[in-house]
Amino acid sequence: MYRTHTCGALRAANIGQTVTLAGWVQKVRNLGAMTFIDLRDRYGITQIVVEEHSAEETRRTAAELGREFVLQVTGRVVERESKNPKMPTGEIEIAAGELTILNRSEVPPFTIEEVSDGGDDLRMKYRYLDLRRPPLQRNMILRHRMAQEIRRFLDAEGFLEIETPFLVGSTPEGARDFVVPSRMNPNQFYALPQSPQTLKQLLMVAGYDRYFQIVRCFRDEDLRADRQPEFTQIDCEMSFVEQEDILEVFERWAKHMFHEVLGIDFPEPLRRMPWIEAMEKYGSDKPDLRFGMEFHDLTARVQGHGFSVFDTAEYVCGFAAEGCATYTRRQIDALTEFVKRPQVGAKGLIWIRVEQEGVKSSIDKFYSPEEVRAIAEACGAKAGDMVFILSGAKFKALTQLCALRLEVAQQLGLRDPKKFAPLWVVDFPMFEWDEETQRFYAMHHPFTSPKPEDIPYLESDPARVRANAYDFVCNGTEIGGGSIRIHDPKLQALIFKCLGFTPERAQEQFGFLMNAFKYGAPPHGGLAFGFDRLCSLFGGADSIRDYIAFPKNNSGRDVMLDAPGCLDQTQLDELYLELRKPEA
RNA sequence: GGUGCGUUAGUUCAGCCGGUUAGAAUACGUGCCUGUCACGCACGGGGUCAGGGGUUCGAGUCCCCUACGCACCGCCA
Repeated sequence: MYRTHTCGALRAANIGQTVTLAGWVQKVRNLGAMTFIDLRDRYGITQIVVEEHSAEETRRTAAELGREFVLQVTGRVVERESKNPKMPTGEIEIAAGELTILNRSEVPPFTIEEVSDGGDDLRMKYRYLDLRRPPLQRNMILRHRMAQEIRRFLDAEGFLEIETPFLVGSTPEGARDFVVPSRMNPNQFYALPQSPQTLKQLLMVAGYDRYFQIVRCFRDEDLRADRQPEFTQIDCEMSFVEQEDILEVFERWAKHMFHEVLGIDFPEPLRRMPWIEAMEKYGSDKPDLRFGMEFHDLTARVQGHGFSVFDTAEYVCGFAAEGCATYTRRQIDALTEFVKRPQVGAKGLIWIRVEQEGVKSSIDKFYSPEEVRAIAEACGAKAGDMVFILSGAKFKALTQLCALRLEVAQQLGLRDPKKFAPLWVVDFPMFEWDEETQRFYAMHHPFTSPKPEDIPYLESDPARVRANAYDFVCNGTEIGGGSIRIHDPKLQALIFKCLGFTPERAQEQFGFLMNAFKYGAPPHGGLAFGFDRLCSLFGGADSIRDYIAFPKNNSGRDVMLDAPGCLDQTQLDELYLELRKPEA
């Protein structure tokens, strides 16, 4: 037997027992006559002590130890002479009887401790060593626990976990596909699914009216801290439901997760915010509601006073930053620079400092003090606040103001990772206009049903058609989203037409789905949650990489496996592939 | 596809206005040390300053190119 206990198990109650532990040597402290060894496994750290009167063999082994050696120790649990209240096992130690080196280790390239000295890149290359560190192990354990809770809840609700294939056909709509050449079908390719969207709809046609899957999805797009080329979705679909039924089940699910995993309760129904309200009040379809600073439409109020920037703008909006009247000129300048950065793209920033004695602003030339005060009050400002105002094309100005709101909140420390503000964003627009290609795209996907009352405008005024689509948002992050799908082939054909699909192209790409719908498709809908993002949200981190055992770096590389890599000529020949030099 | 920042010891970093032998901390090695837990003390080894080109009497330092990393924009139905 390699061990009787783990390295996190022993307490004062075990004093006197003879035990065997096995783990990794985190640290050796050799004081001359005595040596302390910190032995670590994923359950904790237990201190081993080798003393002058220990067997010579034992002392010799202790002298040989290095970091990350795999060590087995048999000895008696004894009370520590000087206890360490910082450690759960700090009241005891193991008086080493026998030490066995189970395996040696080279000196690791970074310290494998709570806080490592290694940089991101290096830790990624030696991911198996980084994963030994307690913070990563806690993340993996959190992820496991959450996966179990998801299954437990959905199983109790009657959902069936059904797997769908990873080798599917390519659909050029949406994100770029990862493709896989087929050896048995020369010059043909599979694609890895961006999501099991159409497959789960087929499961609805097949009568599996409550389906879920914790499933890997693949998108060949550029990466971010919260975006990986392969990521995991909690994919769900239900039949014979309306939007309200889906929101009800998954609101209970979300509350279940918060309760079980974090011990946080949300007794009230979650807020439902129409998309247009989210845009107008927060400048985003994923508003961060951990703090206020709502936007206000100032267009009518500020125009007609001879300030051409406002007079020529489609939209003027602002918000009150609480307690920011103390901001110095320098801080305001820095925020002005912030909104003028190309990523934000504003031309300038208008500010109003609101104090008990009066108001001061960058537009004092154009407005009387009373008018300035009225503008500030229209933004909900009180004495001590600072109002920030942007103008321009409506949604551009709102989006830019959103960036500023988040920046100010960041500076004020309002983006507290321990605080959670979940909500549903509903009533998304059906279509999104794309300037580049001069056509409408489905904001969600082409199987999303329009709101019945908006169907008359599908052809006359597509921009005003709203969808039965909804997102689950928390702390400024989209955690999940879904929709009621179209189950009527005629309506589906009409939507394809609105999206500029010819009937032939629709048939070619989604014929399998359209055909299936001819055989009695039930009304259905569903949603999918980003599991990695949910884990990082619950864990209080910005990056999902820390919650994925083996993530890819910014360029989509696995630096540990050194993938992707080249194929040899035999493999290429079997696949009928020829390589071409990349463009210079 | 684009923007910004970065690349110096095993690791994390400093290195000023271009100047003579490139430093610190930590890790590593050796020795000493009976209660450490960021152990302590002493000594020691350790560098293609990412790669290439240029400017200069002289480049870690300035310029250009390339590679790589991170963050972001585009993109992600």
